[in-house]
Amino acid sequence: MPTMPRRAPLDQPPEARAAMPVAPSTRRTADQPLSLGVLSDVLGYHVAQAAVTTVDMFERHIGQPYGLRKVEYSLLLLLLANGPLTPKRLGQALALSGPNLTLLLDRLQDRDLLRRERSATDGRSQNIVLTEAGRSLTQAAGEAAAPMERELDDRLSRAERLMLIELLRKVAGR
Amino acid sequence: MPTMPRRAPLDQPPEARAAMPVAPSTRRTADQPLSLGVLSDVLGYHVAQAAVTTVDMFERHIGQPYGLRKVEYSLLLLLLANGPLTPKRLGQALALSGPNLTLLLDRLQDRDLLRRERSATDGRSQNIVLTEAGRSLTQAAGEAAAPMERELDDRLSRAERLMLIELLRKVAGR
DNA sequence: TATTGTTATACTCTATAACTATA
DNA sequence: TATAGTTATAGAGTATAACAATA
Repeated sequence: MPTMPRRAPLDQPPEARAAMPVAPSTRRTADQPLSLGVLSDVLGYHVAQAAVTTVDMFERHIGQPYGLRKVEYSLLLLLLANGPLTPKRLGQALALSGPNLTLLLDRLQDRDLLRRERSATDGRSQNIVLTEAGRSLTQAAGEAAAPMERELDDRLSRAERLMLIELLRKVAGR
Repeated sequence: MPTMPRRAPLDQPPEARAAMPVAPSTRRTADQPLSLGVLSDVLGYHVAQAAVTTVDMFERHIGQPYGLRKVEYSLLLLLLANGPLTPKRLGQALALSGPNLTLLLDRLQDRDLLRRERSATDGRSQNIVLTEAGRSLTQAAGEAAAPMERELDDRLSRAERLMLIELLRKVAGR
């Protein structure tokens, strides 16, 4: 297959250089903050920006240390707090489609953190059960949440944190 | 390649059925809400749950109608509000790595929504400029934000919305 | 016929290393 | 030697359709 250039040449040729010398690349003057324009009123934008912070915190405090992805962490904590649950309920709680949940459970089962038990009352259904290893890993990872959240203490007061979570729950609508 | 079963058989055989009849599958009793346990204090969990709502709203109001992805929308609105910007600044503002930004700009440039202009003062650098088509699409998509946000009116008061955005900005830390 | 869960698959999103060109 | 941007590539995340087993 012939390779085609994906990008047209820039429209300003290099010859169009300004004569005047300019600030060096190691600049001391900070960039002015960008105007958000319409974005400043778009809740989803701010949610996404906040997620950059929370995802980064998660990776450092829990993802890396315990080898867990965000959804895996949530799923395990739900099992710890509620006891065995069906894939269906887990999928609803975590907004996961069936196929993706299947693969997720496969990974956690391969690590011996949980197992699938067939429902005694409905042969189509399963109960997802934490193994002993799953329980202890989840407990440890759960305790790592506290220091993670404490990282926000210099950005949010305790009252602000509570208020923020309450407002996010209203947006989530459940 | 021989196909190997990815999943071990369930450990409870079908014979282990309870004798007592049980609620039919078309159940009228709603599932009890799950306990969040540790998750109730994990800000990132609530941010992710709220994002399910905002992403869904975005898809219906802007993503589908205008053929824009979330980051594309944000990027275009930043250009509309600030005029030409370098890829570097766009990447910083939107938390995009260089390679991903390059592909993103390729797509938008292929749609003739923006173009790359070489900086007159630094041959390494570029200015990303909205085309006329890009400007008008962005303007239209920008106006669609208002009705989208109004969908939240039954979940958040005006004051709550403002408070929420303010708190999310603190979390984002910029 | 409807529901639970699975398989196969593809597309989007994000991350990393190596490279080009300019400075 | 450092910076801006690109290329190539792989991995994670998410979506859809078709299927099996059970109800």
